[in-house]
Amino acid sequence: MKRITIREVSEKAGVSTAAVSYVLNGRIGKVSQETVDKVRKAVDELGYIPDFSARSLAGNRSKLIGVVIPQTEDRKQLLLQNPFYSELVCGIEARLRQSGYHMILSGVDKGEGYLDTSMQRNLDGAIIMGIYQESFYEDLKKVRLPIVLIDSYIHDSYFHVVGVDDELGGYLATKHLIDNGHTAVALVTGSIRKDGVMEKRFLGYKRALKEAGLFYNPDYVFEDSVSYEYGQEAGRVIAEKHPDITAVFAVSDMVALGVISGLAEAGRHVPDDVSVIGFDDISVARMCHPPLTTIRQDIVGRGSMAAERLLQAITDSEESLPQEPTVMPLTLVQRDTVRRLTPE
Amino acid sequence: MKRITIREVSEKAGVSTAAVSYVLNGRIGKVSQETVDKVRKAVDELGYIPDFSARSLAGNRSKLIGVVIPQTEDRKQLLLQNPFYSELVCGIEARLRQSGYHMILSGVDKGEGYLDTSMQRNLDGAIIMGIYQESFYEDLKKVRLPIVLIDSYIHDSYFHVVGVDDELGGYLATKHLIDNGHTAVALVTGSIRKDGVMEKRFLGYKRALKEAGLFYNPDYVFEDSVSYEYGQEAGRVIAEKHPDITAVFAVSDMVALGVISGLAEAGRHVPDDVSVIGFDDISVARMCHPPLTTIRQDIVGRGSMAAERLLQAITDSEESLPQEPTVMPLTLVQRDTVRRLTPE
DNA sequence: TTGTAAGCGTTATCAA
DNA sequence: TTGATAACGCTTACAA
Repeated sequence: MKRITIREVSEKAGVSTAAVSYVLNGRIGKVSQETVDKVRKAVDELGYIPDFSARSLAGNRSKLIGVVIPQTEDRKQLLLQNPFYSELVCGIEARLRQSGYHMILSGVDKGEGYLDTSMQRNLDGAIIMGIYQESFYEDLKKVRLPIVLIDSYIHDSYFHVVGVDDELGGYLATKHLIDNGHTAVALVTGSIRKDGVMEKRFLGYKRALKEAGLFYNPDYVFEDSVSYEYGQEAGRVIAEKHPDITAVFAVSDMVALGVISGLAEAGRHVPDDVSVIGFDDISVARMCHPPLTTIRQDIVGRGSMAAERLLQAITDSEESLPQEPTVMPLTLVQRDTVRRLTPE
Repeated sequence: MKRITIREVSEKAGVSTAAVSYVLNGRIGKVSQETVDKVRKAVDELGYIPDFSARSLAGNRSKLIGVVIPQTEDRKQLLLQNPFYSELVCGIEARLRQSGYHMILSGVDKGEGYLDTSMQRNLDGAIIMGIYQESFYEDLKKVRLPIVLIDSYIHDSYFHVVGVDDELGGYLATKHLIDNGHTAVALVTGSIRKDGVMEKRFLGYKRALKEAGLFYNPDYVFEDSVSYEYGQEAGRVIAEKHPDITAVFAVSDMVALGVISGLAEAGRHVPDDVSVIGFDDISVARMCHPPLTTIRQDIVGRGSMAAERLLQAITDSEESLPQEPTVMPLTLVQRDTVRRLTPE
């Protein structure tokens, strides 16, 4: 299909290319209504489609947003299989497209940073999910690109952040278990790193324990990776080595599902033998059996919010520094995996 | 961050911009080894990063691939929540990135085609999932862009196709149920359209029935949408209105999960009361309870294969017509949702 | 083997 | 209000 250029439009309309460009970019006030009409007409008749590469090159915006999601541990694949990320991406894409932006979705290779991609593609902004090493963020700052972080407690006012109150979530989950009469509450979590999401949830877990006057027992925390497989393993261990544990707070729904499976393998059932609560409320949480009690965050909404803030930052001004982090709400969703221990 | 241009590199290296471009594009043979070395050195020292917009504009390739996935019914969101698509995307992205390509992931708005996007972005190719109206494909052809279709039985040699033998899959699934002694086998499916994936599986279902000398009973096919929710509904109906049905072939794992849930709601359990087999083997199939017996396709592999073929088509030649469709293998995965009816 | 220079489609500057 | 025209960074004839 032959490409119609702005020049052809200008000829057809009998005006200059500059005039066409103005009209196309809504620079009204710079051109007469008559010109606008002529151009519009020519654009329609010719079926003109702008070339974003040229726009981008001419120093304008690329209307391209980079979206980075973590990879599987073998670094071979995106972690998109994890519903948490795919739902986030859904929210982001919808919002971006609504404003005429496109999204380049990718992971970032081991060792590589994201600087190359952002420069190569003249990205207008980026949304980063997952946690990376310090240098990754430092690099990113060099590009002076509006950036929204999800999943990160990086303490740097350069970045926009759209998060949830993970500490509160951990607290709510644990408290719900305690409120149902459980006193031996395990935590199954990914590796707890300083200022990480896991640490916050862990802190919430401890706060709930403390508030209830319960003893914090390190033997009850199972820490490895946030994956279905590890959940399974932890479930088995709990079933076999810790018959005293009656409830588990799993740090994500995927982990919770694993725990339930591991428990079942060892012949212990949820919620009859042990109660389980998850975190996230991914869509399978209500599809599985039994439906999972969990701490719900509106993941899709969080995605659109991230896009929203990014778009805002892009249009607002080139140099407006981020405000406060946006904190999305969390709610407890009671389904069928928590059993009341002491009926009163 | 300041942009280093090819011109600066050329100055630093003491050669022409053309020479730099040649080296950058591996046009060896056009330049002396000495020049290559000088350029490489300058590139490294300066930290040169190419501008893909400029490349794209200069008539070269954009190294951008469009990936289209279907939307939810309300057309508000990508269907990425469906693990089938997210796994596909994982496979695609990994393969593309390996070759230095990026992927623009998007849905396509109601009424809108994809022609605009492909022209705007100077896409080098596209991978289309889902089914669209005729005009969508016609438009696409106009752009003369290599295109890989997944999920489509469009009969047009312009397009590359990476599929599975859905008829065979339907046959295998149904046969497995029959082999286990079931004679009243229901089919729960999305809407059966001519030359669609659903029709093929339906045909396989009928073939297995016929081969076993079983009567095809239209009352046993539940046709609506391929979603968890519809599966649930069908499951309920089967439990309440069709106590004679002992086995269900669900046209996708998500649907199967729904069926199991609907059945359970009505007090009927899988596999004790009724057997269920799914299709796809999405990752939750082995995580749910009980683990789902299903027809496995290597979804991620199919994604990389699609990318592979596209890349091939892009480099091969500008005008090579697609060969045969690539057909990915299908295998039966026996887990715990099918019970043997007549022990022998 | 190398360098010069003409595009590629837009935007933006600056006269008119 | 308008319209030439110079960037933008790169590729690629064509000349040297």
